[in-house]
Amino acid sequence: MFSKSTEYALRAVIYIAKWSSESNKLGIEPIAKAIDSPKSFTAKILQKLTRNNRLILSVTGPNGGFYMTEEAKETSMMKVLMLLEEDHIITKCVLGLQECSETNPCPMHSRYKLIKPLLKDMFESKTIRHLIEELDEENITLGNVLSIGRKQK
Amino acid sequence: MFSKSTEYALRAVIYIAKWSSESNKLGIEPIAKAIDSPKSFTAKILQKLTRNNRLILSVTGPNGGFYMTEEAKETSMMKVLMLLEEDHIITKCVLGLQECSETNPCPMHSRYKLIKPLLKDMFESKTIRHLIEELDEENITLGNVLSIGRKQK
DNA sequence: GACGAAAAAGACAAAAAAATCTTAAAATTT
DNA sequence: AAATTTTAAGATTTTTTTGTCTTTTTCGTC
Ligand code: FES
Ligand code: FES
Repeated sequence: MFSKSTEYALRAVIYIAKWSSESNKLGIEPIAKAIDSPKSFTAKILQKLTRNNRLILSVTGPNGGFYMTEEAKETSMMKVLMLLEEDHIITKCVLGLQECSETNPCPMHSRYKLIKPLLKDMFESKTIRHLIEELDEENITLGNVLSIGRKQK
Repeated sequence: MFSKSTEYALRAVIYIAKWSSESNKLGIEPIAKAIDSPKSFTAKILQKLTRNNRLILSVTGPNGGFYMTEEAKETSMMKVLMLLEEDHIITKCVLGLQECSETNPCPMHSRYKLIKPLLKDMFESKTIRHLIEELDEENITLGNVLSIGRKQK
């Protein structure tokens, strides 16, 4: 559904939202370990997200790291996807036509148009806050169980 | 949603289903032109699909080309996706965890699990036959309107 | 059997995505 | 101000995906 970068970004954002605050910043090392992603690559991705300071904030130096404000934690997943410029599930055509629309639909369109709004709604209605609440539930996770104890890159 | 290869494959399959028969085979040239895809690349993709002779058939030589039997046109889109080994929308996790399941769900799972069956149903219930019938409707297309008259690669 | 038309096969190239490594900058502590 | 810790930036590499080109094989026709 999404590219690796986006998957890492989403997991990282949720993790940061869950465990950080203005007074408790998280380093890239623990983040990457927790969400089971390549460290430097994840750093790159987070850097991009800190650029406009809309979602994730960061400070350098000792006790520095990444964090989010309580306000930012209310952001919808749809907004996060837009920041990542990965909202194609909502915009693109199943068969890869240049645009998915009523004007020039593909043969799958009549069926897909019924599902697309549901997908969109899923990402619009879920905020980061909702997801970190899910993380309190039993079993729910951001890393791969299988990878526990695996060597970190 | 899908890779370029898969998009080309799906469009090509639908096109072949629509315009070919045992007595009327289609060359790669007209196929690629109609679905607006790179010719040689599409040839590669179709070759893979003819390997097991399950969906598309081909013959070399004069009056040769690609075609489908009437029987094959009853194949569901889900089966086509499986032949292409691209059924990840149905199997993979939104956040990229190694598996999407109740055992070890991600925080999006509780919501996504409601939509996944709908997506699956969409591909399972639509057969190629259904899609070629759609193509009879006004406006419905497999190529890009914008690309009409564009130079072919 | 030679010729031509088609797909099949395979080598190669380009572009994009994913990942790593190195150096710089920033901030804190001493 | 030096040392340390952390992210930022950038260069580079690797892998995957996409695309092209050339040669081979197959088959029908003359
Ligand atoms: S046009 Fe193809 S899904 Fe809408
Ligand atoms: S586990 Fe992530 S969507 Fe099911």
